[in-house]
Amino acid sequence: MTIERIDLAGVLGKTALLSGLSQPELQTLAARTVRKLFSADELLFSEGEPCNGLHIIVRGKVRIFKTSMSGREQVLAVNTPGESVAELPVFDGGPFPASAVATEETEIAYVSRRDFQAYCMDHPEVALKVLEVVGARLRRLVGIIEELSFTTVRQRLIAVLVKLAQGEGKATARGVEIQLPASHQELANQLGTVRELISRNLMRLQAEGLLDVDARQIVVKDMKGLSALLESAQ
Amino acid sequence: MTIERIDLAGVLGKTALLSGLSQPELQTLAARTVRKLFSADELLFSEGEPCNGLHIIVRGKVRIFKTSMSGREQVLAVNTPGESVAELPVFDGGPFPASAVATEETEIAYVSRRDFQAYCMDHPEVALKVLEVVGARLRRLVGIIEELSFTTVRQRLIAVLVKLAQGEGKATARGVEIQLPASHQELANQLGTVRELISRNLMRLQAEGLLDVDARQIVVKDMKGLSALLESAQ
DNA sequence: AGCAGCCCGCGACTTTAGTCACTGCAAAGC
DNA sequence: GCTTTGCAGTGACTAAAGTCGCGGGCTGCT
Repeated sequence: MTIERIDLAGVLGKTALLSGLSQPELQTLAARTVRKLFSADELLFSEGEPCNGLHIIVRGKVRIFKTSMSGREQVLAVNTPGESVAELPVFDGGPFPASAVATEETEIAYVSRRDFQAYCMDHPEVALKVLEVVGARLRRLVGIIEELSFTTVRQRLIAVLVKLAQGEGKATARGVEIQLPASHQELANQLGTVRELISRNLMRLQAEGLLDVDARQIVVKDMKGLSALLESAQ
Repeated sequence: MTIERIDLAGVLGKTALLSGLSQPELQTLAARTVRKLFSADELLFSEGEPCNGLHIIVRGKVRIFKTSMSGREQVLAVNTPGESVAELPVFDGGPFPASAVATEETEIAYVSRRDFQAYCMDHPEVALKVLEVVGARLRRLVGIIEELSFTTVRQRLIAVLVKLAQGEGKATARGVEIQLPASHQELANQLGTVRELISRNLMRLQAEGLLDVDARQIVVKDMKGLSALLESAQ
């Protein structure tokens, strides 16, 4: 991790938390901001540590996750530029509820707790923006709970495939071509399960004629059939 | 559900969100507050509905939960007087992420979205308080995710028993006497499982000599043995 | 070329979770 | 009193999840 000091006002104005602020207002915050650089796989912070400031992602990607005693990992969020990380411990004073790691080379704008709280008192609209951002985060957590509690690994996997296909899928003669964004292990961590179940379930869907699987390259042969499995709790 | 109009300033001052405000400040908010009465099992709102205001519990108890297609229920929180319900949709403008029901006769102080947002702009310290409260909520959700993802029903049940015993347990000659706060069904909903597993796991713990179970009356005979099962992922 | 490190497939197995159907019990209401 | 209704216990079963161990392929390094 390296620390740099550069002018940041322009960058900050593009983030979700601070959009809509005037240039001078951004300047005052930028003056109190430190730029930090993290290399791939470097930890930003660990669960349980006290939180001293707000991290805003300028460039790169950050994974937020919990780790179990037995070494399993549950991903809570993957954040990209413009988003902030762990807004909440900044305000409630508690420790980080989860760990964060840079999944690629990542640039962070860092503001100390004290400074950001003071800034919120002066700019109530920023506090409201924070609440908005936190709202989205909370919704995602509730979504994770819903999935863990109500659905099977199979269904969660299908949901991911369908979403991928609808998003960056390329339609071809054989079907919709997609490619998994990460290793089976990483996908398992996001779905709250283990690697083998990803592999097995993909193979099973292939055996059922819905997919063609070639490692991370997947062709969805029967999009309707696949989506149908999501409805009515099959 | 019934609506009343009474003076509320005193009551509001005792809630987590609004403590520390002066009497006149509370008055201005109280003037914009409506008191609502809900009877037991009455819904405050349902998942997906648009959110038009903030609910603050004056008296009673509210359960927040998600429902699955197959009819299962996952409890996200149980809130008591002084706490607020669904603060977040008030700010991010989205629909309620879950449903809320009064589990007993409950009295709510209700403030419209518009009024509360305006109030936050005038009193930034309230916005910060909201963030603090939301922080606690988020931590609990992360805790639920952790439990669902990493632990078995058995472990979650044991955790509940241990917590109960440490809290309102009465030490007797036979062991620590506790009593389940709700039906097996309700407990199952909180732990993200089904009634039968609660029953069976209790019986199993009894067979192992750790408990004496008589419906909701439970005697923890071996507190150490029980807590030991929580460590090291047994 | 050879080796190390990761990633994936897969078989065999155990454990946990969940479903269904039924019984018995006890309080509440008629 | 009887009956309805809700809660708890249980057996038998199915399905899903997770574990262990191994083999095989690809990449990159030396």
